[in-house]
Amino acid sequence: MPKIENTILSDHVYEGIRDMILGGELPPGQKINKNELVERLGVSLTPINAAISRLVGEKFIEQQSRYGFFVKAFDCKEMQDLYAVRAGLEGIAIRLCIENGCEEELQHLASFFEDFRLPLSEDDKKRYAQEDKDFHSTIVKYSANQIMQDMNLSYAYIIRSYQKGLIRAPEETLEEHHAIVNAIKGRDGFLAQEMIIQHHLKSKEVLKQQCSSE
Amino acid sequence: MPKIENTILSDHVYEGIRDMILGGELPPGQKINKNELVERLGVSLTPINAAISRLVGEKFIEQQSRYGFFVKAFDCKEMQDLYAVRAGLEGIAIRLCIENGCEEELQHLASFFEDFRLPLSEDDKKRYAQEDKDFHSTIVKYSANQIMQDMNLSYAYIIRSYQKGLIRAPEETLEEHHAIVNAIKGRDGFLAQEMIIQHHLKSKEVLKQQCSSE
DNA sequence: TGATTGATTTTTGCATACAATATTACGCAT
DNA sequence: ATGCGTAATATTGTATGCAAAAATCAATCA
Repeated sequence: MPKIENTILSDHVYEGIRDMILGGELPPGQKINKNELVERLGVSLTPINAAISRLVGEKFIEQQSRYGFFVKAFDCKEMQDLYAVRAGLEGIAIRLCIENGCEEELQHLASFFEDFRLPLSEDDKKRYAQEDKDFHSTIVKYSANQIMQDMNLSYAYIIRSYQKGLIRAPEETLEEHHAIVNAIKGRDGFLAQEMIIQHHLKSKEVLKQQCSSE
Repeated sequence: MPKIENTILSDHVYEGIRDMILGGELPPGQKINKNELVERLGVSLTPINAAISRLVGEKFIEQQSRYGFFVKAFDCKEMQDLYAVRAGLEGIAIRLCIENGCEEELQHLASFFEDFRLPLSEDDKKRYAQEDKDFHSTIVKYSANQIMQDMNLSYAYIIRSYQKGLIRAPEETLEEHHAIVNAIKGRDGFLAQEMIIQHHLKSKEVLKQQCSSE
């Protein structure tokens, strides 16, 4: 049994900083203080710089030359772009999942949002927000598409960072989710794709309204 | 007129290495020799390490701990995944372009593949390969979606690195391209999306055949 | 009091030095 | 000649030192 242990400091630092970003400890727009990280993580600047450069490549961190590194903050336009990307990716993911007939995965997906009926209690709404996240993550996961999954990790964080709650109320989206699930149950890849695309494009529209009204 | 000049060495090194990868000078699978880069670029290891770490984040380079850095080589499965991603992204891009009515852009897109008629001469085939690249890049460009464009830079390289020529012969794809262009001319976003999705999914299928027959 | 200039401090970016690990070369024994 | 073990070498990963740029703060002047 080969003991896979990674003793590379840079990698630990990378995970550490990424978790700080994902966990909200380093909020969007925050300037990265390297010396603080030096003290806190007990390493020199070198592995920290390596980790930060990598996170720049992954678009978690933005570099402003000779000025500093900042946790990437997404504006409303970029959030709209992101929902378009989600529409495209999750749409093709669910379509391929259905067309390629991954039965177990589809049965799991078909079980989402089963026990949600309007009106939702406050507690239900919390569960619903989590179910929403899980549903969309699971679709990407079941696509068995590594490239898509890499992208998902990034934008899952972005969405969380941008808006704590949901873009639209459950009263509006539950019906859409049920429509998607029904298309999955009917093994209709084309329809499921279109439903999920419309679902995300509507959220994109809502964001657009928020942008202009600000 | 503000003179934007970037005197950061790391950035120049980053561009240098990326261009070496994009230009085929550093082919997929190639091990990166840092000392060679030190001599060649006349800088120390520090900016080279920064550039490489960033390229690791961008998935241009793969890191094998304590062993080395290698230009990412994509296998057949990953290429299939990539075509699924392209299907999803370019599909939604053209749909939104049409639905949002960006007239000038659409007129440009409608002019692609105009002067290509079968049979194609050898010279035509070269032009066709270029037109193919331009067409798909232009769609992404006109999406005005920065996130998509960032992704496009990466996968444009990947496709080039994987297979020099086209996945399928012009005899097969020209008709599909004309169908996409016609949908654009008709300002039918839904149809254009579906045409471009099918276009890429067929290429994905061809790649799948190549995988299994190897 | 408020603004501007100058000095101090901080931080970034680069180079270099060193330690740990992996690769290669070489010699020896079978 | 071939396989194995050890030494030499190369490369990675880390730490540190230093110069240049930026930010902060203080003092001066209006």
